[in-house]
Amino acid sequence: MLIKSFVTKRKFSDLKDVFPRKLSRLSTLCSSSSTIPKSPCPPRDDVAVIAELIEKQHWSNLKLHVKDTNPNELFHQLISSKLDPELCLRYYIWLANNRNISLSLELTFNLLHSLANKRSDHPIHSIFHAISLCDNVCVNSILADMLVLAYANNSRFASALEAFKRAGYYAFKLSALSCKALMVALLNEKRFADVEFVYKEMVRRRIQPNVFTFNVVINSFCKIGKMEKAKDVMEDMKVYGTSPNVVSYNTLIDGYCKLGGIGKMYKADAVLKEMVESKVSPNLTTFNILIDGFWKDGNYSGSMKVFKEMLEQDVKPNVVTYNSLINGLCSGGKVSEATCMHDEMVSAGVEPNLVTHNSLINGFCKNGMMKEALDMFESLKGRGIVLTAKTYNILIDAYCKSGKVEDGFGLKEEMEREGIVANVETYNCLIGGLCRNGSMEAAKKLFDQLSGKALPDLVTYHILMDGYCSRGETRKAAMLLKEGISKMGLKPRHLTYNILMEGYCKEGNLKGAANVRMQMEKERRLRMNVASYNVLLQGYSQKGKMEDANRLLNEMLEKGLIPNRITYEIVKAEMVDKGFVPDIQGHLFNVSTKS
DNA sequence: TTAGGGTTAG
Repeated sequence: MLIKSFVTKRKFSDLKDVFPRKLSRLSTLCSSSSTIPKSPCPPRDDVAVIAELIEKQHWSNLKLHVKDTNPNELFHQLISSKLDPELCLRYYIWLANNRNISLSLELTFNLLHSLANKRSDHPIHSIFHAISLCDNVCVNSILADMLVLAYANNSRFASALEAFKRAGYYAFKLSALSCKALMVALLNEKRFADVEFVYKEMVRRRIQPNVFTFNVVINSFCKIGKMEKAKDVMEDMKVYGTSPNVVSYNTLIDGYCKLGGIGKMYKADAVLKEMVESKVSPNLTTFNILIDGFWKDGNYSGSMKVFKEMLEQDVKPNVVTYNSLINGLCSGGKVSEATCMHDEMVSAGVEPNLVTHNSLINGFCKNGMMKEALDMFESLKGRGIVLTAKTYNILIDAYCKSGKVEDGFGLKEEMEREGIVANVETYNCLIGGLCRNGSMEAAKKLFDQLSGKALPDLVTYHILMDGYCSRGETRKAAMLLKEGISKMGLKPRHLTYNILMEGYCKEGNLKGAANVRMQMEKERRLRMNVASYNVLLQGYSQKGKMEDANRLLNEMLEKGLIPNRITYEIVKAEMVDKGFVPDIQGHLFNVSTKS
């Protein structure tokens, strides 16, 4: 399919059909240097001559020079001779404008791919300027669209977004396919606000979204817990005459499952009902999401109910299903049942994978069954199964948590002998072990050794800070954080400041804790969350300052924060006074308000 | 094309 056919028809509806097939194929090929079969190259000096003519814009000379050459072939040669892609673009536009020649889609894609990969100061600006020189809006739109797609598929989300914005300024119409690719790239980078921006822009620019586009937007809202907005998008779909499909519903159900708070599974279940009412059948993924959601909500019998339901509906469980069930059992301390589930999975013909084994090893470790964990570990090695750092980290952490830090180091050496690189997580486990043993000097020494492939991350800082705090050296922890921010560009989170506040509270230094709060709210513009309030409430109540604690509790409620079980345990009398009561499962309810 | 599972901080 040639660009020319789009140009003559001027029908964008055609793009919708052609782009997905053509471009997705091309974009997978675009990582290799060229998709065009090799043809004899012109002499180097000839390319140089042509390049000079383009650069100096001696178009009439150029016209004479290339009059006997096939334009597609010549263009391919220019592109593969590593000529500046912006010169190639200039030539491309000249062909389109002055000679009415449109090059093949594949060559166009190659050009845009080179442009998208070129790193210079104002590439997108200049590319759009060059594109706009051509007065055919239809061609321009296709070029802009391919550019956005090329950037997005190359994970260059910032450039893709800029190209998307510029396309808007120039009123070039983009396809839903490229917008979806852009939103996926943004989602992968956790740029949720940008996904929303692109979605709103699509509506404004009247780009007809499809079910895939909507699903990406729904996913984006679900990932940040904005469930109301996710549901609004489901409604938008209907307005556009598109019906939510099984992926839309699964995404929404998963969003509720991962939401946290009371009644989330009830809401997930409600979506399931709505899904069935809309005649969309739940599939394997739906059941897997629910099984995982229930046990993470502490409701293993809920998981089993879903499992039975899926068997009744003749949906075959896969390795993910069994892994979730095994995890649920292990986390509830039912390790022998987890082992049975493993056997059941094998007899059902589902092959356990490394996740299954890691889950079981972790289950053994967390339930004081170190021997069983090591037996399974050895049997995996004996069967020639390739282990990863994760398996080793589980065991190293178990050793460190049981005070056997030396054995942890032994295992680290073993993994390195096996050619598996110890990563930050490995070091985090070991540093944590040393801190718990009270060997702060050794912990700091190991921390200082981190460099190159295993740089300390925020977790490493948290562990070491926690170590200092629990020894009454919160000032040292604060200094460490300060250093981390300036040297490593560390981005502290709530937990970071909560560790410091807790440290000061334990030392009885409430003023120090209050200063950390100020720092948190000022420097990072982080608002106090429930965990932060819990830390301060603990500090005040331990000092017997119940009036202050009560004031803090009121402040928290005024902000609309919902106290949790920990809050209840710290300031029970005050909470009861405000009408809070826990139910049998420990969820809090406020009997004095209707909500 | 879009959705689901395991370790480390708390």
